[in-house]
Order: sequence, then structure tokens, then C-alpha cells
Amino acid sequence: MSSVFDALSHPIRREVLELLKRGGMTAGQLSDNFPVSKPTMSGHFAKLKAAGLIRGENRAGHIVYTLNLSTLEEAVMGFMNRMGISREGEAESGPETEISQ
Amino acid sequence: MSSVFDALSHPIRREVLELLKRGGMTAGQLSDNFPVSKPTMSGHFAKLKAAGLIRGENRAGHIVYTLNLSTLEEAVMGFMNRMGISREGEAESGPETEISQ
DNA sequence: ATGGTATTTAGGCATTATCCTAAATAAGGA
DNA sequence: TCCTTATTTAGGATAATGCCTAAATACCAT
Repeated sequence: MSSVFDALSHPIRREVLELLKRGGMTAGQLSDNFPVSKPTMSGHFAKLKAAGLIRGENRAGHIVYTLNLSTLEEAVMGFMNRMGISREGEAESGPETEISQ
Repeated sequence: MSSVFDALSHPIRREVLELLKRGGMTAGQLSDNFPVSKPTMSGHFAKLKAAGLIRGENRAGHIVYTLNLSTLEEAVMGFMNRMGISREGEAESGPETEISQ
């Protein structure tokens, strides 16, 4: 779970996930969207993959990356639920702001 | 928004937020829950505060930290909605996994 | 085989993060 | 005022991150 939040901490990596929302893209196609070198992008892909947020699959000399939404959902929504922010509505068990001294 | 995800990338900071769910706690009370020094914890608080995730208020020689849930909700749910994971249900516009070459 | 395209690995460097101890600051109570 | 407690700031060591260029690898087509 920590590796998911680590992966999400970089804006390029978050944007990669958003791009993949529409469907699979190759490493090169993804890289074209960012002002950093391809090796740098490759490092970002590796981190997203290690976190289980994307999958890479070889196809005809290219590597097609696809989103793994369920990992994102489990980690992030799991945390948000623990924070009392569920899908249904606002906070669940209201924080009473009582200071236990 | 990036500062929120930065702040969430450390497990201690995520756990601090979870502790504060129940209500305000002083820096010392929070620190007692973690195996690192108080100055280190102070640094974590500063980062959470800079991201707008907690507020600190002086009270009788102590500093009481309280959660700012709305910042968390806006940043994280905003991103999740952009990813097609809304509060209502699962994915919204299904990714067709078509490779645009 | 040879060449070209796509991608990653290697190596290096600068910056940032994380942690520590020691010292500074702030506030309260004797 | 003086001491104690609570918290932060300062300074420093170490590790991790993010970026680059150059080189290696993989794979396809000629």
C-alpha cells in the first residue's frame, strides 16, 4: 500500500495513470506527453509497475502499458474509508474534537 | 494538490491523519505513537500542515493538531474522480483497452 | 546478417527526504 | 525569577529521488 502512495506522489506518474484511463498506450506514446527523457519516463513506469498500478506487455517490439485500476481503488479508497470518507457521503463517525488529555 | 500526495506518501504521516480522525491531539500525544524522535515528528507535522491536511493551534503551552478533512477529500477524491472512480460506483467510462497506434 | 526503432539499464550528479542529537524558544507554575 | 515541560529549529549524516547522456538490449524488416 505504501508503494501505491509513493507512486502517486509524483505528478508525472499521476498523469500517466490519467492518460491510461482511455486505454493502453506504449511507453513511447506516453513519453511524448512529458518534457523529460525516455529513460526518466522508463523509471516512472517501473515505479508504477512495482506498485501494481500498471501492467506492461510486449507486443510487436513495443511495450503496451495498461492501467490496473483495482490496485488504485483498493489502496486509495481503503485509506479514504479508514479516514471516514466513504463512497456514499461525507464523514461517517463525526470527529467530536474532544482533546483527550 | 501535489503537496497533499507528497504528504500522504509517508506511512507515519498517513497514520497521524488516522489518529486525528477521532479528534484533536497534541504534538506530544501524537509523537508517543511512533518510534521516531519528536523533532522528526515535528517535521512530519510541518509537512502535513503545509499541505493543508492538519491545523495547529496553541493552547495552554501545548499545540493541538486537528484534521482538515476537506483538503484530503478535495485532493484525493478529485483525483479519483478524474480516474473514473467516483463515489457512486465502479469505473465510469469503461476503458476499452484499444491501442491507438 | 544489417540496420532501424523502441525501450531499458548503467553510471553519475544534484536535490530532497528522513532521521538523529543538541540547542533554542515558548509558556506555565512554584 | 527559575525550573520544568512542550515543541520547534539548527546542523549534519545517510539514503532516496529525479534527472541526464551513453550504452545495452530486444525486436522487426530488409
